[in-house]
Amino acid sequence: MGSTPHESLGALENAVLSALWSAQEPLSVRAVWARLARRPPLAYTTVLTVLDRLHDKALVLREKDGKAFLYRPVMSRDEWVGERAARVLTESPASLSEGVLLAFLDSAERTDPEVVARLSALIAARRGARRS
Amino acid sequence: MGSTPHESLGALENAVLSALWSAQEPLSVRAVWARLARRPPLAYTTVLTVLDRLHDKALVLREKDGKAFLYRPVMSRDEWVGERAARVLTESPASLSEGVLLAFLDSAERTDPEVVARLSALIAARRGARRS
DNA sequence: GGCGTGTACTACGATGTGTAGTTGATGACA
DNA sequence: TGTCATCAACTACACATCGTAGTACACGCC
Repeated sequence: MGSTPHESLGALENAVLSALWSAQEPLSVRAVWARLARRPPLAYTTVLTVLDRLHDKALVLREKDGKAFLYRPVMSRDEWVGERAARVLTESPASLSEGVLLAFLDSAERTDPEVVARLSALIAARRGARRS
Repeated sequence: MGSTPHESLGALENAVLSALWSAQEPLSVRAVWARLARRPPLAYTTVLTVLDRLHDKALVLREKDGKAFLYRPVMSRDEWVGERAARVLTESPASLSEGVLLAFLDSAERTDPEVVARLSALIAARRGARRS
């Protein structure tokens, strides 16, 4: 797999990506800039640079629309978050170690008690679907 | 919870932490240096600096042993990995979104087909244990 | 054929990290 | 008791990343 998730991004890079995710369509630099609506306002070229860097990192795609580029995230926020989490979990030698998975479940449950139940339900559903 | 995981570390910081995890006992700077065994060898003070920084980040504890300090990781590798993964997963707004969890399962399974089954088993075991 | 809008290129400061030297304390040993 | 080895604190520097932005150049419209 080509794989994209590059660990972690800076705050502004994240904000820009979030703006793209929030929009359901590709956005121009100016549109992203407008959605960020910082006080004091960012320079137009700041947003341009950040989008450029995200493009270099292969985190966004862009297509020409007349004179301007329209930017679109290469993956959904869900994929981005999910893949990064999975990557952290499986990065270490012995990723299947029970200890790692237990620590993961403990920590996740501590943050959000429902998440483990949801995981369990999803796993069950997948198992059912695959058997079909 | 106090919480520790600071996102991600540099390569050398990781190597030093790994050395501490591999040892089952607190290590002196020199002992860590010996276990790293880099070619060409790192300067002693390089290892010292890295351990110092890890100490600043509250990732290792240290105690005086005669003239020297002995360093010990503040958490196990399993906890470190598990907590970081959970943190990534639950960081975003709507962490319980099915989409995120599905993407997580897909990605994890792609990397290691067994991990989902293990997770499922662990969840079941926890559920049983809690009901007791 | 200038003007506005957009992109590419360049830049600079802050921070984190790898790497290591210098300095000063301290304990052991002759 | 004075010297030497060992260790820790502090300082330093290069390099990458990121936030932030300016300048220069292209292109289409009026």
